[in-house]
Amino acid sequence: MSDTPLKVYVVDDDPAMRNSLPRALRKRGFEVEVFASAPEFLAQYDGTQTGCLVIDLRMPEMSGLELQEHLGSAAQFLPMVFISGHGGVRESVQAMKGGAMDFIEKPFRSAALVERIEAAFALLRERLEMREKCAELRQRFDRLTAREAEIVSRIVACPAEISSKEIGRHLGISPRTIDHHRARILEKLEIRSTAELVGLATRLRIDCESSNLASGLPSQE
Amino acid sequence: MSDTPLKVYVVDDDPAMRNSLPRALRKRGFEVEVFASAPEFLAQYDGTQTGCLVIDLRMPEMSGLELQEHLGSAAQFLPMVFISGHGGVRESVQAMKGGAMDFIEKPFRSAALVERIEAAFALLRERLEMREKCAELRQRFDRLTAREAEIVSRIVACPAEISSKEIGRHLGISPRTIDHHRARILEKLEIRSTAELVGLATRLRIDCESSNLASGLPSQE
DNA sequence: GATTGCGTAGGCAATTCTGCCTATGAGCTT
DNA sequence: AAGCTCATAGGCAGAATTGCCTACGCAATC
Repeated sequence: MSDTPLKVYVVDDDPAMRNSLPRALRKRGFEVEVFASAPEFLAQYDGTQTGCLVIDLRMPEMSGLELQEHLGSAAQFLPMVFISGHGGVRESVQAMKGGAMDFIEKPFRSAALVERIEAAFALLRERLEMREKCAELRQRFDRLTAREAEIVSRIVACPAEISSKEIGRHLGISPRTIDHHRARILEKLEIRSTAELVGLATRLRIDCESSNLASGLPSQE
Repeated sequence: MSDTPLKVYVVDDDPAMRNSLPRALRKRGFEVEVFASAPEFLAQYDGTQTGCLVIDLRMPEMSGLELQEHLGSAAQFLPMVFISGHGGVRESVQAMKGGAMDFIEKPFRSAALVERIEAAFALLRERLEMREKCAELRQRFDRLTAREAEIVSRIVACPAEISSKEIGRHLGISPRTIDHHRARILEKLEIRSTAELVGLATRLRIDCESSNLASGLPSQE
């Protein structure tokens, strides 16, 4: 939801950074939470929070890269900006390949960091919108019964043969029953035509296969 | 086409690299072309070649990063593996953000480079397939006349109201004429139902907006 | 000047879709 | 046992789609 304020999570083992960074970021209007280590962050992370992670590369217990790996696809909604004291090219490339937003070296101007965080938030907002859009679609599809979903699958997989007669033959039941299911499907999905159904399902499949939300779809069968 | 062998383009100002790299890569079965500078590569680049660029970061006339920038979206079909002697984190991050496949530091094992090149080819193949798929779809849509495309747009934009009567009213012409156009549209696109049309157009729009091929589509209007 | 392609439009008949009714049996919950 | 959802299936009437025909005017092309 866009009414949840976007937070900056600062994870750094260096007390000086934990002191100065939040100060600068709060002055810029960000809401900030601070953690002294990656495990400390993970301890309070319930998988639903979103926001920008500003994270030190090297830390004793768990490095920034390890945290990134640990978060996996959830990191989509936790864009990371790495901060490195002595990190090398190898680490920075790994971080970027792992989907980091950016990777900046100490020392840095706080304005530069702010820029990166704002870019991260822009991306995050996009992803959250996409996720919500998918969730809404999914919700509607979830109201369908198994049989209805089966018919949707069939229609989407093979939109060239969508007369009730053909579908009925395919499923071995009366075309009249297909008509009945069709009506329920359109009603539940709040649409008005089979064409719209195909459009909706196509978008749902494409959008969701690119996010980590792909599951329980009317399957390709 | 996948029958075009995938080439490795080595761009490096260092004669030693221009000597050793191709040797190693050819031994691994790659087809290799060598260039001593970015401009030299660009001189023979006609915008259609695809392949993996193995490129030095620092070069006198034009740096690897400048080449990357210069290629712009065409770089999609020229995945780049950077090689850096003295490059720092800043450059590597810029390269990665610019869409580079990878960024490795000298010295490196040739096996490591080969791995990266193979990953690049895998990605490239995917992108080429996508491009081709889009091109095929586009070709079919291009056969439509202006009026036909207008009707397609209308149907795709508003699949809830697709009866010929409604479209006719919207365009201010007879529903009968819409029927006629519809028939031509289905025929030209080699499909059999309006539902299939919506699916096709939806996929086309989504697929192509993510590539640089988006243009001349049945527009959103 | 004839041909071709395009947009326009109508007729007619077969098929299909849609909406509104009823109805039965299976399976589950209360 | 009663009530619920779901899948099944039919009737019927109005609306829409589809395929196949003809036709005219306009513009470009040969």
